[in-house]
Amino acid sequence: MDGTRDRQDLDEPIVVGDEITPRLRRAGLRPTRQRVALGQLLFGSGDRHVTAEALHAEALSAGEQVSLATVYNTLHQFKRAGLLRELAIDGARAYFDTNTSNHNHFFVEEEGELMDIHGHGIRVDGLPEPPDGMKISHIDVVVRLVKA
Amino acid sequence: MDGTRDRQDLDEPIVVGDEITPRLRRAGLRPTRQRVALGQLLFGSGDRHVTAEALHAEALSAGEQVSLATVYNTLHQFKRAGLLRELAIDGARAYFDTNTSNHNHFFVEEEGELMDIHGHGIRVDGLPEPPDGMKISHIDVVVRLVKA
DNA sequence: CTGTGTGCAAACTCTTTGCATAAGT
DNA sequence: ACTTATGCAAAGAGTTTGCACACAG
Repeated sequence: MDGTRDRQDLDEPIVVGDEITPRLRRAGLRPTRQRVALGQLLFGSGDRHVTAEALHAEALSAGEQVSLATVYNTLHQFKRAGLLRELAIDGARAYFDTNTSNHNHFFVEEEGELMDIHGHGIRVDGLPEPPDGMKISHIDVVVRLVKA
Repeated sequence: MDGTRDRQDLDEPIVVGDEITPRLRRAGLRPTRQRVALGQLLFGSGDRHVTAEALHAEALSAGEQVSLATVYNTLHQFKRAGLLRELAIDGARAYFDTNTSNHNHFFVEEEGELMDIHGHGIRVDGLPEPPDGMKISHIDVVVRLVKA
């Protein structure tokens, strides 16, 4: 058993604290108190979307002392390590998604609320060729919602 | 009839001024010198994508004296009037698109360069129902490109 | 004239950075 | 011990705002 299996598609039961530490190590990140705490908040309960500010507030109210700068640093480190994906949804702030697999989003403009669209139903057809010397990195689909 | 030959490729200074003015009036905006100038840059030559900074620089180097604050104000007024659409592509800055119809975009991450995908080929299928009390406002598809 | 638009600079928000201190291995 | 991470506060980008002056109608 290697533990380095596909992270996405196992319906792994909610992670316990001690699962974060090896995960960080595998990613080449020292499991500091702050990183473990943020990791638990992020990966301890299913897919999540966070802003730096929101995660910071959450950490504080969970009794973890972390600075906002460290939250930003950590989010970027996690992103670099492939544990998070950053979403450009709303010019105003950066969203990070713990679901790094290909999927799309609902976004409620008024509330700034972001939801995954699960369900594999979405298909984008009829894409033209990318311009010369370019290739498609990925395709973001954001379904913007308003109150009915 | 030979009028089919030229459109906006003449090198004469197009006198769009007079086309912009009524357009602004119809939108309930006073045709001030600055608004007409920016309107000409934006609508005088086909579909465009601009950032506030870029448009400001362009106006200056076209000899039009406009402040950056006015460029921002004007872009938002134009947007409110339905003449522009704002795109959330890249957290860092706001892009405005003179093409307000439904269409999608290529975005080259490294350069921050944005291109329309014309061609009506793109189709998005398999969308799930929006959550309760919500309806779809619109769908943004951004095809992100990297150097091959 | 009258009211709206403009320009400037200062304010604001989100994010990043430099540097001394603290913590991991 | 040696190295890397953290925290703070200050700096940075992009964008917005308040207020006096300028201009369109």
